Amino acid sequence: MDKKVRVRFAPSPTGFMHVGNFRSALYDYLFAKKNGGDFVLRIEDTDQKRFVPGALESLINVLDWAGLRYDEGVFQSAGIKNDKIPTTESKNYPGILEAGEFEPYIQSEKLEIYKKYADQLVKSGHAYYCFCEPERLEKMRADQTVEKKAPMYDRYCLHNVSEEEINKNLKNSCSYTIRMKMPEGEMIEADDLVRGKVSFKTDLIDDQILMKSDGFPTYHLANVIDDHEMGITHVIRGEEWLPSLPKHILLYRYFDWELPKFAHLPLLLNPDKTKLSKRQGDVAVEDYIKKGYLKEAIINFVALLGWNPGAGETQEIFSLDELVQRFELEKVHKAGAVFDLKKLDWINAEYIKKLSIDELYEKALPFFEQKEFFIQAGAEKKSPEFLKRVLTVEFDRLPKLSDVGENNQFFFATDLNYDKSLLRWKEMTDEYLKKNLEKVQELLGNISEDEWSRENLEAKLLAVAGEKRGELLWPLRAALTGTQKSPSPFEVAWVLGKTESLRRIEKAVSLVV
RNA sequence: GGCCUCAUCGUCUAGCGGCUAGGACAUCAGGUUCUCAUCCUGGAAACAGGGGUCCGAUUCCCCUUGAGGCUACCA
Repeated sequence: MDKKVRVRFAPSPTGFMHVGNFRSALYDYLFAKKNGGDFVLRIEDTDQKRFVPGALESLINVLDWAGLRYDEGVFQSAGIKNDKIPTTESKNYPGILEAGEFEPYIQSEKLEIYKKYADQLVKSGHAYYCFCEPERLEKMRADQTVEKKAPMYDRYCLHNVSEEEINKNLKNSCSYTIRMKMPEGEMIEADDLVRGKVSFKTDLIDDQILMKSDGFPTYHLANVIDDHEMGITHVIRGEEWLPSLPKHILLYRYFDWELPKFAHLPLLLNPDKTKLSKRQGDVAVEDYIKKGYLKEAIINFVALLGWNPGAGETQEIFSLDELVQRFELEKVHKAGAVFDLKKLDWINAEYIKKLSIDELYEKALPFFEQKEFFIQAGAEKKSPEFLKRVLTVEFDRLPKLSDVGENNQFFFATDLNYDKSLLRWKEMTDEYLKKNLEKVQELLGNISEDEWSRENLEAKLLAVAGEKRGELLWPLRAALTGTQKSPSPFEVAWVLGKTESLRRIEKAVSLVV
């Protein structure tokens, strides 16, 4: 029997959830669930300097929002977790809970453990104390750069500091770090699940610092220890970690631990193909939530960036459950993928079209409430009934929720401002135009409130319009909207209601004279 | 600079020795239509270059080129 699959998402709380990170989390989740395994959320907060208040909460919120449920790890409230494992309060973060067999899941809460393992490596000769000051290291690197050599620690402390000196320094509480000792002349080979064979020469790898002078471990040490202790079977992470893979492999060997499987995901790219970054657009998942992208769309889109089911598959829209069923690490691409908003817009529009009007209303309301035209509108224009009619008409015209009403502000205006010439259809005379306006005025006036439906309006108007639809419909639509482009006059009249529609037509008639 | 990785239409990709190199988004043209959107039809659009291997390379190997990542007491 194979061991139960366990994967982890291990972000550091240094900012908001980055879409690249989010995709890693998604792939972690898909892989875990596809294989009936566990998904763990661990927090790698070993860099105190880069800690950002609120980042931890943001990370948890985004995972929760997206519905990427994890089985163990760090939670914000008891309600979020999905089993009966007892939760404990985080030592370092008020309000944060931890639950799972392998607590703590926050690295800053298990510093002694990392220290213990680091000491073990020193004892076994695979690591050593380094008392070099930052200034010295900086100068050393500068010199090496000038000489066009790869900047690497020169092992001063390994060769020139005696046992006694080490003990003396430690007794005097001198500041120190613990460095990993790279073996010489060795080739480290690994079998990456997405890249296949990769290899590295140890001679070209620096003696990585494992324990920092502030008593915190570096990523490399903490990551390996935790992955081992938590029984992680598959390490799925971004390609930026590939160069440090040999260090990790060596650590597993030094500790004599079983190696997990590794999968390094391709990077998400800016349009100019550099690593996706701020500056060239939004990178935080929360930015996209704010813009009105649905979680289903973001998940769908991001999943397809670097993976697809292959085999002549033409399906583009996948639910989270479908993704779980179809996902395979072997089908993950090797090359980076450009984060292209155009396709996101399309996918989002597809998901919006699938919503019921009530669902759309619920999701769209917060976006309406931010719009100036909405804030200025009268109370009757803010009623759920009215807004739902607006949304019914906008369904097919909405790439994202933040676009609501944007192109149809005339719905909310109390008075339309437009040039009289807008009312004219092609070369029609003022006289004829007025006649036509009066014709629809009369026609609509005769439709009772009860019969004021889209279907009815369309049927009645088209019956009268006959061959020359434009002569009747264009002036009507222009009178109702005051714009060049809009939904059909039937839809607009329906949304506006009888009273308002007739009022707008009346105004148009008076304009023509 | 060194190391590692990558390379099919503008973008996301299918392809795993023999295909008119397929799909999607975007784009263009037409249709539907009072305008817009939707929808339908059609078009343009790619194997980075050079060597091999092979009867035969987009596919396998090598080189070149290009791109990216890493190169911290950051993750």
